[in-house]
Amino acid sequence: MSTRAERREITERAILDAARGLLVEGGQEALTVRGLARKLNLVPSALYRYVASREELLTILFSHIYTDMADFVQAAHDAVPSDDLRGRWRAFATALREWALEHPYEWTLINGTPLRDYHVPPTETLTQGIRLHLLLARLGEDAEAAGVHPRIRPEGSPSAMPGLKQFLASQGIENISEESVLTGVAGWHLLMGALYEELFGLFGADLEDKDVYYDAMVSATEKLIFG
Amino acid sequence: MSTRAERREITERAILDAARGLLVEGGQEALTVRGLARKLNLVPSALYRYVASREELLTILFSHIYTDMADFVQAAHDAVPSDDLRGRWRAFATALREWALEHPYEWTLINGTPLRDYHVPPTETLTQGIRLHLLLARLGEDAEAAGVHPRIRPEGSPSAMPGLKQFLASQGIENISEESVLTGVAGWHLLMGALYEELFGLFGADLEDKDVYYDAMVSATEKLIFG
DNA sequence: TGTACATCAGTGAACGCGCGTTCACTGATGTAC
DNA sequence: TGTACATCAGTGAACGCGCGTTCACTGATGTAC
Repeated sequence: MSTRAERREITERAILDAARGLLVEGGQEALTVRGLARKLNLVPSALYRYVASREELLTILFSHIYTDMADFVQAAHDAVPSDDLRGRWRAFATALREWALEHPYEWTLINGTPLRDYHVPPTETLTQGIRLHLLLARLGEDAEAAGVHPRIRPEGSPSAMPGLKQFLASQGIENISEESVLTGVAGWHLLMGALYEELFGLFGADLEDKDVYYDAMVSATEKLIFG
Repeated sequence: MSTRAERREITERAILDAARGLLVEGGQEALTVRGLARKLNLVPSALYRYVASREELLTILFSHIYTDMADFVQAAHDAVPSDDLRGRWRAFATALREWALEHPYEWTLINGTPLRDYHVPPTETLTQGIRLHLLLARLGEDAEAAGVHPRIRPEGSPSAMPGLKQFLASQGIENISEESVLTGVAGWHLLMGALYEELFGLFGADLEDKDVYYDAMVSATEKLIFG
């Protein structure tokens, strides 16, 4: 590997790190081409040697952040023996919050208000963004196999949501009932709702012991899922 | 009432309407002083006769939006006979989504990523923002009085969260257990999580029949709360 | 191995844009006597 | 009721700012023969 290629890789790395630095220090509004250049002691136009536009920069950043989050949560989940279903769920839920609190701006970029005139492209970014959902779906498969029976069902007929089943099948997840999917999703929404409150909410700031509070929310999801 | 005062009131109203129009058409980034002036066929500086700064403008807007949302949801809730506890909850949950879908940008302004360098002041805005929480707390009181017993409890001792109880008491809500509060809040988070997904999320766009989906989520909250 | 040429990273100036806010002003509406 | 003055809504120009992106350029690094 020649010097030139090495240096290019180093710079690319540095750009990414600097971008995350901007995000951590100033939130998503700080994510500007010029700010990034300032941070790197470069002239703004220099960045266009590495990135075609601000949009492309954001795409790269999104992809990395999704990957980081999914890696972290998945590692916590995978550390639990696979027959301990409640433990897997609890590890998942706990890690989700841990990551969010350690990376509030990254979390916000991914989960908050979509950026105007920017849409996450449905490529690798999406495959990363979806990893945790698939993890949950697999947990759901295991739960059903172990005899956990979900109690949430859609109003209409069986298979009121064919698109959902089809999508899961396309991802290799076939042994799960619609009811289990909905139950898992309900748990996911409960956790996410709690995190939105903690990070954005009116109450997030004061009032209560947040660890105990979240713990109660995790218990709620357990009741919901495992009865 | 003299002509001058009348016209001032009309203009104030027009400013608010125009601001909401900007929001609806272009999202929160469109909420600029100059854009507002353009919409009103005024020169930007003219607005400073009515509003001290962009910040004040936002505060007024927040207050109105919170009020609108709370009015709408509360009306739906209050239309149900007060002894029909499940019906009250269901009406609340349904109206919450209805309002969100009819006013996605308003909903986003209130519930999405907090605006940089703007914090909602803890005045009337907060009293409006909190109305729905208090409504739920009262529903919780009624539920307990009717013998619905919540099954979620915080890990530690009784009253692991004294600040919460104290706050509710300051709002005139005293006959509710911590467990009931947490149960209600869990339901709230589940609904909000589902709405965040629908409005911001990766899946929001396609995949499924969203009405059926949300209905299943409401059922989940009912299971959680009423057993 | 040495030379001629091509590639590439980074510079510096400039573009057009929209933003929030200020200021001195004009002309119409309201008020006091 | 008529006049003199004060209040007020809206104007128009200007301020300083930061943004994303382009372009012609320099000088160092790499490549072909």
